[in-house]
Amino acid sequence: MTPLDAGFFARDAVTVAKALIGARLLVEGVGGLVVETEAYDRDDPASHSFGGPTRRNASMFGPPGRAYVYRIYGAHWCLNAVCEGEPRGAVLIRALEPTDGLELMALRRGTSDARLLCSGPGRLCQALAVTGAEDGLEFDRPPFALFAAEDAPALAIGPRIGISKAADVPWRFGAAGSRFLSRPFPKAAA
DNA sequence: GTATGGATGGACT
DNA sequence: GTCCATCCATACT
Repeated sequence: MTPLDAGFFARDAVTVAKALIGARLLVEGVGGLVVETEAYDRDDPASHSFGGPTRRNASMFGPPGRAYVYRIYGAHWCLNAVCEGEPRGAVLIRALEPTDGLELMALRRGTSDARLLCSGPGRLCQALAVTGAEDGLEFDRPPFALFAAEDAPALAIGPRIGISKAADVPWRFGAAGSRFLSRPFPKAAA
């Protein structure tokens, strides 16, 4: 497996979001294959960096290749990878196909249904025990481990989920036909 | 199978 | 006071 370093993220968010599909992401040895991402690019009204630096989004104004973790709806964490751009872009990791540490994930999630372990940004953070403590950490150093896709899956493309601004931009990417997506894509694989 | 609504709490205006 | 890059349980068709 080929580790991904900061150079991998020194590109625009859309490019990185596509390239991450099929990559293996582990946190403390627990994780799986990335099957769903969303890009939040520079000058994107839906991006947290759009309004300038604040306490929450400080990691989005640092170097690419680091995690940006924030809390949403008071109860869930969301994991992003900071990319290039001015202001910075980011890629939201939305779903994994669990491959490593299934038992620990099941324990943390309270279910043994593999399809419910990491199929959603909040779910995968719970399964991998990602919290605000991981905000700002580099993806190529522990507790993170990230490896390039060995076989690049066919990409499914669609609009992003759960946002109100720029909701029409097709910047959601997924592994076509995966059973571990947070939601199906509008159309078949491309 | 889909639809809907509540929980939840920090960040921001 | 308002806004969320969500999840889950419940109530339907």
